[in-house]
Amino acid sequence: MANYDFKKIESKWQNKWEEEKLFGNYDEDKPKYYVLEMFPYPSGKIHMGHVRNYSIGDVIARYKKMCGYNVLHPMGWDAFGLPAENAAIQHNIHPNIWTQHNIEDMEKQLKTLGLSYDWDREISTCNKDYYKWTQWLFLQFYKNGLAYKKESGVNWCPSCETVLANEQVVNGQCERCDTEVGKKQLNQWYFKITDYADELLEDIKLLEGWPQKVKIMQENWIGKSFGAEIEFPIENTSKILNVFTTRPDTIFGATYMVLAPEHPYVSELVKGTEYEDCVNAFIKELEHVSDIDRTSTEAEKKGMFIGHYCINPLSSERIPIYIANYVLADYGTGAIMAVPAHDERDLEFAKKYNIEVKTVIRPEDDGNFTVVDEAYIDKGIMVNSGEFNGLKNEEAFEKICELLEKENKGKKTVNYRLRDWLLSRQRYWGTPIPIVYCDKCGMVPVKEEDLPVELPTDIKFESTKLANDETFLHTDCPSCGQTAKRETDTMDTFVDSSWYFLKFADPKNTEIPFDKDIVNKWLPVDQYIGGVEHAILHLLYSRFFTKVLRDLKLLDFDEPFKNLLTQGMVLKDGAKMSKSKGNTVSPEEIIQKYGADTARLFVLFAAPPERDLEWSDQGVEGCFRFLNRIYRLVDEALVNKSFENTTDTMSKDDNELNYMIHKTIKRVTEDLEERFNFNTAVSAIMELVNALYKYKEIDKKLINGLLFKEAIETVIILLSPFAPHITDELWYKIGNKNSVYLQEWPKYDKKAIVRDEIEIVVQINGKVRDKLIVSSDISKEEIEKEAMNSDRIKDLLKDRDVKKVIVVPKKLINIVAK
RNA sequence: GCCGAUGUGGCGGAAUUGGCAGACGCCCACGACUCAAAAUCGUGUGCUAUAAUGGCGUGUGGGUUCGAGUCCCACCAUCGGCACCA
Repeated sequence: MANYDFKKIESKWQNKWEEEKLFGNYDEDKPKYYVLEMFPYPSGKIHMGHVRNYSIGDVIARYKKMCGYNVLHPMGWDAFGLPAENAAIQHNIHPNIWTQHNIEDMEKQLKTLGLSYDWDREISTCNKDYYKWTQWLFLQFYKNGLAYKKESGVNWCPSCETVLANEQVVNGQCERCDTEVGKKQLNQWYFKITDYADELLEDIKLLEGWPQKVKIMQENWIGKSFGAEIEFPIENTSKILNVFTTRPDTIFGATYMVLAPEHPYVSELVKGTEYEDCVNAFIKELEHVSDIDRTSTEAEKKGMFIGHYCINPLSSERIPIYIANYVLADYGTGAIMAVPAHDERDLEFAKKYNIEVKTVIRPEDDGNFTVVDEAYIDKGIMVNSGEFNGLKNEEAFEKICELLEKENKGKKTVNYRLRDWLLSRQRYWGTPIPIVYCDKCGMVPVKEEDLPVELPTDIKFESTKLANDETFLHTDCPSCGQTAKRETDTMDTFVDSSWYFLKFADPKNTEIPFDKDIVNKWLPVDQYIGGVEHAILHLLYSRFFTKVLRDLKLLDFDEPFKNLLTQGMVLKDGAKMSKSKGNTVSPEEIIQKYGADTARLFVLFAAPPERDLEWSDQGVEGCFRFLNRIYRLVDEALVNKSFENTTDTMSKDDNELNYMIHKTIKRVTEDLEERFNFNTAVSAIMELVNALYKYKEIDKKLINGLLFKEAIETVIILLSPFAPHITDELWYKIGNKNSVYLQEWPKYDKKAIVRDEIEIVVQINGKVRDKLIVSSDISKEEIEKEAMNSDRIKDLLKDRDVKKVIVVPKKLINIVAK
């Protein structure tokens, strides 16, 4: 008897697959299927999250291949980013060398998992062959007005010494290092993602294969709201204050106006007035308050009158202008009309500063209603609103907008919560932004034929910033040829990862970023798999890029990812595995101890893919035992020559086994095809193995060799996407010459899963009292007769009246009795 | 505060259309094998009472139904997202 020597088996098959180039073969006659797992940052070590992510992807890729698809399953590296720079500073090693080492290490580790990648397509975002095209894409955005530079208050991480996108600020802290994020006025590069806000929102409808949860998160993030922009002239000036409101119907209740402290009018209006000093002091004070405190609902509302008045365009009332901390500069127009009676925040502020509260909407059933303690934000009837009195507020909404539009004092409009994507970073290890600043010509894009703008290699480790690199900094103007300076900011790494799934379709192309026809053929990605932490950032940016590239005629589809699977976290002791908590389990160790097949099987078996997975050493042992059990089963069958047994008849046990074979094929196929329930697919295979153990023990001489072999082949094929090494080993052992990966996925025999005899449950008042074994084609009447004839049922019904009998064919009979 | 998800044995989880709750795995107990142990194979394993038939049981309370983990109403708990967005 041989032992399950997983070390030998796994390295043997990994080598053989590579020698035979088993993966990355394409058959254009077959329908395409593109499986993609979110590519990793090359930290140097894979963790259990990776194992889970890539095991899921590999099962799908292998399964689809066996089902006859032309499968694209690539892998690459999201290789730019801060950790490389931190390593450079700490260990005096060049970020590029550090990164390349990590890639090599991680690639080795990934390969020990036996994943079916086409490594010929491997890409790395920090290679100049790749970032050249990231730069080229940036230039296309720039030329089409979708990349621009502006000065504004931005999120600044003092620890990373760089700006951050809104999406990268989590609870007021830097997503990367958890440092409190501050504010800074800076001139920065943006992508105009807001131009696509509406389409990004609308097309969420198209994403049928995405989890509802992710779609809702994106919807909320884009945050569309309907309202109006209304113009309030400022008294004694030529200025007009433009405000956005979702409640134009409450315009007669506006008792003060609020500007964001950063609003450009503020300094102009107070200049030289008695208010100037205290307004400036207030603005200074706010600069010291972090964004998180500033925008928290619990923060106390603060503000002040700035000495000017607006004129209400409909009522002509004078309305005092305030500035306040609770109005944001970069949403809407940065200014609001405040209606304390019908907005909680305005009411809180008005009470504090003794501003009038004017009720303009009342509930339908209360004619004498006045707002006192609580803002009234519900529907109702208009009051104190001139010609609009008595209307329902929804009607007034429309009529007021019409009037404003007619008189050129405002218009209906929509607003989005989504802001433009701040993409520049003050770091070295990223894609350089291909722009040059010339004293004469201004801002000039680098010529496409001069790309890539290469990262200098001779950097100083103590401060990895391009601005400090004199040779990089100085260049010639692409327009006039005179000396000029380069843009020294690099791009957010999310730019790199917003198009990598396209490059995988045409990775070797050096003439253009990718061939349009090839990309159109492979994309959209049929199944994308990754962590839910990317629900907003990466997935929204990638959708945005796809839409822009479509409009630039570089590709012909609207959405990059047809189906999305967001896998849960890997936990240990109830918490996410992390170095800082010290609750990690290293995949290398597990593979060393049990092998990759066991590791893969465990992460697939222990929980459904979308849920969090609690690590269990004993659970791993259980999976290892299962693989041993299969190995012994096959080995023993070969030693005993069980497959050579011949019988002419099918015994009852043979029929039962045949039923199990086909039922298992059906269950596993449906679990993989319809629901990605890997855990129940594995348990179905376990049940078949258990049935085989029972079957072979009944009577060794009566084993039906053909059927027994068919059952074992079924186990091997069904298990092969999960545990590819041991299954290939056994597949050869039982006499096959090709990898099981090249086998066709089995189909179940409909006849085999129909049983002659079935069990019918007999209930009295919904409680199970007996079970009947009956022929499967029995009629309703016969079931009832059989049930009533059972001794047990007769006994239980002795002193009772039968009121009603319900028969569910092939399932149960329920007798209602009193 | 708003939006969403989840809640089932000692544990991970299953129950696909309203039809046997607890598949499969772990843990545990017992038996076989063994001088012994491990491994392996087998049996049992929701709670509770019992000689046995039973009673209770899917977060809580109500409802619909012959029948509810599954549908409806109210609530509780945990987790996730958003959070002065006018």
